[in-house]
Amino acid sequence: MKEFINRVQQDGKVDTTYSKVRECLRRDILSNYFAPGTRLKIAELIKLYNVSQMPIREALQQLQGEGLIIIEPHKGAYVRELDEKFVSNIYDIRRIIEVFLTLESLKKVTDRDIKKLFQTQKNYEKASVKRDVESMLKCNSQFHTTLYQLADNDEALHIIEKHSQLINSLRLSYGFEGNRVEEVIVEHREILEAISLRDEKLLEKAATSHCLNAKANLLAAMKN
Amino acid sequence: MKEFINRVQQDGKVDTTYSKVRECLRRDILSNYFAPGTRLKIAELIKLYNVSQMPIREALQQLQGEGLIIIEPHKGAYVRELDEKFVSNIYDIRRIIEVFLTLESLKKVTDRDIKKLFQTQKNYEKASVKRDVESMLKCNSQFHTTLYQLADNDEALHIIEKHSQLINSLRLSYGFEGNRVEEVIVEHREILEAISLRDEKLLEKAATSHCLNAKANLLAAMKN
DNA sequence: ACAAAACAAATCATATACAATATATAATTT
DNA sequence: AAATTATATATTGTATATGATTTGTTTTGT
Repeated sequence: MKEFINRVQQDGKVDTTYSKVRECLRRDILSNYFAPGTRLKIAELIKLYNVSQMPIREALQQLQGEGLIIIEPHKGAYVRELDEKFVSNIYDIRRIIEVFLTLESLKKVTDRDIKKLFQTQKNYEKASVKRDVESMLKCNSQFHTTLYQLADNDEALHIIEKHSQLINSLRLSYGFEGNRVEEVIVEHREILEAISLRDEKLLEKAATSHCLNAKANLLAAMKN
Repeated sequence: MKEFINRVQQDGKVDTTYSKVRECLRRDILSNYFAPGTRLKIAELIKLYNVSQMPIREALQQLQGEGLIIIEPHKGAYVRELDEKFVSNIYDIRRIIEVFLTLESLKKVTDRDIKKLFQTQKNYEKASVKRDVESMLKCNSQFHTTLYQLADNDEALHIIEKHSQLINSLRLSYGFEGNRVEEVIVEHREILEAISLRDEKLLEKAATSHCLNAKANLLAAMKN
């Protein structure tokens, strides 16, 4: 299992033990190896990941900050319920923040930015033809991040990104329902068009329904 | 300084050392004892709070989760900048979430809830006459919490409450500008009226301007 | 049957040693 | 002189061992 830990974050910046443990735990929780409700006992995790107490405790604190686990003083940590209510709540928050960020970004977007968005969209469509889910998620993130960074609100971006990790992991587990992949292409094009036209009302509509559709699709996928 | 730690959270549920350290650090940061940008060295904190490494590291992780400090691997933790940009960003997020929660709560609110809101509002007005700032902040929190809990979105509520701690601490430092206290009374009454009338459009307007005014007032207070 | 005491399990905390990393400064090379 | 390379030091990060505290359960006494 130590090998597994060392394989984590190969592409990445961080290298501390607690960050590796955090990534492992996140993966193991979202892959349902640690099902919701499971107690995460420190002694167990020490054996499982072959590390000492401290990095585990720090990783647990970080995951609590992300809302993935709950720590009760003197009782311990357990995996939080990732039920439909939770997903629904998260998507509702995302929607209002994403619509806000999208509209804010419209105030600052340049033609050059729009060009970049079109390019990212092209890459997404290429990946979708190949059904390369991981690449699609990446392009999708890039599309939205490019847009949202223009809004110049790091705190909002941070919330979105924190939730994105969760959502993406759930997507990898549950996949997409119906022909969501094609729908996303259409919806992104609608957003791009509204931005190109600098039409605020149209953009709000497009961004809102994009978020609502994403929510409905994941919830449907979770039901099956 | 150990005495100081033990005095913290006297009224409270938690009792772990790391939670005390967390509260101390939060207080010391928001009181500007640790100014923005200050490096928080573990060795220093060990001496200062007279505790060992582990509770300090856990407290730091928690505060990073709250966004109050930033931890860079192998470099250390430092106090984040609580400048006007940050406050502005936070208030923008709060506004859209609070408006959302307010409108959601309207769907579920009962006459009994409305009665309770009126009572809380009365208490706020009493406290405002006495200029009891701490009590006012408490009533204000209760007013909004009562309302938001109806919206049935724990995750959104969590974000609001996390930010409220920050905002309240800043309020205690900077106080209120002008006759904000009286303005809040009027704005709350407007919100209450819109709820009583179950007028969604009116409520959205009232909630929005309440948030915008709160933001403008704190920013003004920070400038002086 | 029920309260009190004993026990077990887990978290929480301390102390210490050591490893890994960052940073600043000095020495060396080009 | 500039760039690279060594060196020294401070700090973070990790491991290990041990004890304290809390919580939950079981046993015991009446």
